[in-house]
Amino acid sequence: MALLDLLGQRWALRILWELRDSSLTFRALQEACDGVSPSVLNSRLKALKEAQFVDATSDGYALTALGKELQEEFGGLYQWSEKWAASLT
Amino acid sequence: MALLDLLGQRWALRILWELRDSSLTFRALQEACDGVSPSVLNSRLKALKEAQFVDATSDGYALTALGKELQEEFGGLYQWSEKWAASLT
DNA sequence: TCTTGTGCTACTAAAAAAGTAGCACTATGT
DNA sequence: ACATAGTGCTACTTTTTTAGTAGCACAAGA
Repeated sequence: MALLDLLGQRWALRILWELRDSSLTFRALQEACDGVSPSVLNSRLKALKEAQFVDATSDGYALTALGKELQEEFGGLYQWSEKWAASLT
Repeated sequence: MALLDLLGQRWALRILWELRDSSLTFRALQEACDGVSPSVLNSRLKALKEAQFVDATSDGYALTALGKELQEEFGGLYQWSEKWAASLT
């Protein structure tokens, strides 16, 4: 599962999540990810670009069509996670 | 997203994936995960148990009902990833 | 009782991430 | 023209995480 190897890396899922409904600049993305270090962020962005999930546009980083598709696959998961979080308390 | 923090850790997604259709012993799970070190495996299993995604049964580690639900949420993703992997070549 | 398999813990070495500074470039304003 | 602010990074050191390996304690079977 190459996809899991990619998404299993720290911050990978989070980055996609933060880009879910708007593009963000490198620095904005960094802040959104609790101040992740630029070296790690850059490394992840590189991998996510190679995977064609994100792309650098004129107004920052954004999900590609493929990235949006992936996001939709995760859509149910995000909803589900709220139920899950509630059930743990 | 507490769920992403959990699943974003290395091996977490992989462990759930390896347990997708049968329970595995600690050592079998270790082998299935390319020989991940026992300390990390133990650490992940602990977290996944606390999250109630896996449980230690008489014949090894297995997904709980909640774990299976999560797996179903991922079901589409696994299929999708094959298409994705093919499109990258 | 000896082996085999089990779930681990403990330890050191290697890799990854955090944290911080700062460079090169592009606006934008004065 | 010149300073200012914002951008996407790179480079470096410290800290945390993971890898890698050894081995213990327990249980079941021969």
